[in-house]
Amino acid sequence: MSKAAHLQNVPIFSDLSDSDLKKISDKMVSRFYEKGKMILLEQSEGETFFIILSGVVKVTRLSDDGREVILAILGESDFFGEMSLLDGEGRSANIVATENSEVVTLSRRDFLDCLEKYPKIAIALLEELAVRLRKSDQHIESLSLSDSEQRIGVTLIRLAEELGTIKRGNVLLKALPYQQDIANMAGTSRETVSRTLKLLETKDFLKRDGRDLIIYNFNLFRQTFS
Amino acid sequence: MSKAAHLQNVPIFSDLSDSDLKKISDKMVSRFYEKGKMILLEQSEGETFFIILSGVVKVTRLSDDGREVILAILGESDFFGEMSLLDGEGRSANIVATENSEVVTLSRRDFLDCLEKYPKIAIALLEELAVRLRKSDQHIESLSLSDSEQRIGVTLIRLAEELGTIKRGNVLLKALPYQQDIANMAGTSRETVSRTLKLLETKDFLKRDGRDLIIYNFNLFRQTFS
DNA sequence: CTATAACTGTGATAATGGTCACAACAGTTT
DNA sequence: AAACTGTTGTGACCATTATCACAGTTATAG
Repeated sequence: MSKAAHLQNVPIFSDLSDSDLKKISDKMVSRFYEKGKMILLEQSEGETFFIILSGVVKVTRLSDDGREVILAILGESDFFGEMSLLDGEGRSANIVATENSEVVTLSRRDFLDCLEKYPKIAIALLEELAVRLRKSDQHIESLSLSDSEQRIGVTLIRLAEELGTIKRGNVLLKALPYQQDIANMAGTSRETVSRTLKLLETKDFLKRDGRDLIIYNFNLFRQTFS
Repeated sequence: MSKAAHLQNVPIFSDLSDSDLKKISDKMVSRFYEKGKMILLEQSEGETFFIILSGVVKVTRLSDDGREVILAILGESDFFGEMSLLDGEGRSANIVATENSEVVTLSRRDFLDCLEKYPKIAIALLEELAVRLRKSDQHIESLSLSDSEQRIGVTLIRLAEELGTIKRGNVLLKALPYQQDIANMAGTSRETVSRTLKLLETKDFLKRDGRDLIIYNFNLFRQTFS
């Protein structure tokens, strides 16, 4: 599929005409990252805006002693790299490909030009940042108030919404992230994730099958854990 | 002081000419909230943008069982209410005046008009949301990785940056929030805040004097706790 | 196909920090 | 100044969950 065809699905470009979209996509450069490769490094200078065409990446921060916090998981048609471009600070997080990933990039100049030339993009971007702030707020609430079972439940909901496919009220997550990554999203330990997934399975909230996971009755699951 | 004079200090308006600023400020309405009063209620529909002229407010979320998480403390020349206006969702948090507070408001229509009419405001708002996202990310990291002493230290840093005054490398916080509020910011209990403040005082990081608090050598303090 | 690495399951242990209970203290009201 | 209300200090207890240790299992590579 062409770059421009993919870009139609990206929320911040959805208001544009095909010809405008074409103009922008001509300025973009494609890149490919293998699973496990670092795409952006914390502290480095930010000069590029990224859009994911396919694959999955994680947004992380690392503590001095090497422990990792996963702030978000991003997939197809999500974007990243905008924060440094907007406020001029260094990168605030690392981006790592957790699956083989295709992205397209836009330079700082082209990105900022877009914002000026197409006010709709700026407005759409404001909307998207507002959505992300809401998600962050929920994340903070969850970390502050909930026990580990709840937090892992909320984490599964986040993963389901980002990566899952719905089928008759159930959600299928293919290639669930490793338990260590789930733990780093939920602010708990890998062992606790192992025990809790088992517990949720015995409570019939979900079923595991190799690397895949099915959440039964996702609406109920949501109500229960958030 | 006039409304327009205050607005010069608000980051998102700082690029405007005096005459444009005047036009906007003419559309604003002043309001006053007493200490303890609720300004915005979670879930309600969001139709107003607020700018703080004086006072202090807290941004909170409440769990079902009534426990409170404080997401941020906002003071003079900060603003709030923009998220619902941008993404059309309901209010995502409560706003409560923790000191007597004067605000000015802008209606949904006037706010969105501003964004279209003055692209610089939209860009400046993008910058500010990027800054807030960074802060949220740090908050999430802190909650995920740190013990209660660290989290309380980070919370004091946030308070100092928002509300404190610097004097020869020390920071003075007048009218420190109640321990319960600090606990709700730090994701810990009121008792732990009490014990930890005492501990930090014996370690000579800070000194308390009634409702006031001095953090010695703020740069060192920052390094130690974040 | 075997070896090796990476991931997951599970018990035992210990510690951080939440909760409860209540005393001390401060600030207000009558 | 006494009574009341809101805030802070502190001890005791114990639950949640991190950590350690290691076995079992699955993926990857040679």
